[in-house]
Amino acid sequence: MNERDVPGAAKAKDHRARVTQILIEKAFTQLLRAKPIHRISVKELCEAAGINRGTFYAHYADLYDLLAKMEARLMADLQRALEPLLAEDAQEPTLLALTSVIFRCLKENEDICAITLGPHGDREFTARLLDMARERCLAVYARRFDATPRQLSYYYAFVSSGCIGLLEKWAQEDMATGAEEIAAIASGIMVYGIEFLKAPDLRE
Amino acid sequence: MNERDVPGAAKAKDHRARVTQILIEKAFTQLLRAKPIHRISVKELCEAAGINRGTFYAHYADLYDLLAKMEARLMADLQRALEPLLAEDAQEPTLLALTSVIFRCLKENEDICAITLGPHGDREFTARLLDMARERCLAVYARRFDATPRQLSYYYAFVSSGCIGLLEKWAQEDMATGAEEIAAIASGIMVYGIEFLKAPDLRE
DNA sequence: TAGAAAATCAACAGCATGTTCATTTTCGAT
DNA sequence: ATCGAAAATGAACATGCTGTTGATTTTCTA
Repeated sequence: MNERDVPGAAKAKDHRARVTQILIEKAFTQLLRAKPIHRISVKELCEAAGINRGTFYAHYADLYDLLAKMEARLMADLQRALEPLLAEDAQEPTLLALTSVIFRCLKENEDICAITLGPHGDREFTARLLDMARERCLAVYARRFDATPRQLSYYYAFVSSGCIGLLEKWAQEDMATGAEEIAAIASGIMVYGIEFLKAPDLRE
Repeated sequence: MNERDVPGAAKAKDHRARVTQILIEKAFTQLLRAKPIHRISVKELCEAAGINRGTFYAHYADLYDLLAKMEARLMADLQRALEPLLAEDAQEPTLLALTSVIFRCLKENEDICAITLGPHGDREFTARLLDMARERCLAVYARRFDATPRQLSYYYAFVSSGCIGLLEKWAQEDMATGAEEIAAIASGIMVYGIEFLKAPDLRE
């Protein structure tokens, strides 16, 4: 029988395949630090990774496919981390609990985040990221505040994108500070607005 | 003598050049609505615009150069609009005044915003957009609140990106609502945080 | 150790790129 | 209205990357 047959964890790949995948991804992330994806060629990537170009095409359709697959892994990770909090029957999570889970998960995927959230990342992905939690969060807000749907959606648009911005800054600083601290800042601003700047407990 | 010699307004171009520029930009924005820039070829764009490929290269180095030039125009517009508010000797603007000016300017450049803020837009540009007002805004905050620089920078990161998110949503809705209303929402959230959802004056 | 899977290498046609040059069209100024 | 300048066109070109194929070699798994 198979030693591992977890449905979500996909196929147990060949050792060689795993190595080349790592080589490719590492070279890719390094290149992406230096220039935007559209300035990178498959040829170039393969030379940097030290693998054959044919091998690349055996795994990915093109660079964007590669990027998409890396992003998909991150999404799945986040989904898994968020699942217990957002389950229908679960207790309503606090904003801080939510952001803590998210930021902790993203810290574990720092290398990918550094790309997708960096200046060369794609907006489409962050949009998908936000979409994941939208409905649930809106439902929670709607239950707690009797605001109009329009107000709610605007608030969510602002606040979720704000978290992304904070994330970006965090990633720029190589995620040096703890995930919990950043999460506290995020929820602090979300809740208190500009009063956050007066909150003495967050001063350093 | 030259009829027009405004230093900022650049060169008074030939009538033909202006026409082709418009044709190119129009075709470009239309294509960008359908697919990301990396799926668009120069050949394709020129056919859509009904111009010769050689003509395109006479004006731009590549598609990204074209995009950059369009973005630069928007930036200059915004800079001009913001100048009086952010001048050293000017009275300190309210958050609402600031956002109003910004959102109004962006509404006037709706077509470009729809691209750069859409899912296929580039993060680099929005980052530059935020950078423009950063120092000044931070200085204003620092004067009003005695928060640490670190707190300030986090707050700014969150809030400016939040505005972008709001902007995005607004652009998705074809900027149907007035710029002032959106600006009020933005500053409302920035100031009041989640209390914004209870503010009765903004209910519809 | 044998068979299967993966990586390599070489070669290929196809295509977009970016450039050049001669030619034609259009503009602006006289 | 005309002339010279500027811009657009069309064609042709070398170039480089692309994506695919088939034969071969290496490496893993059972």
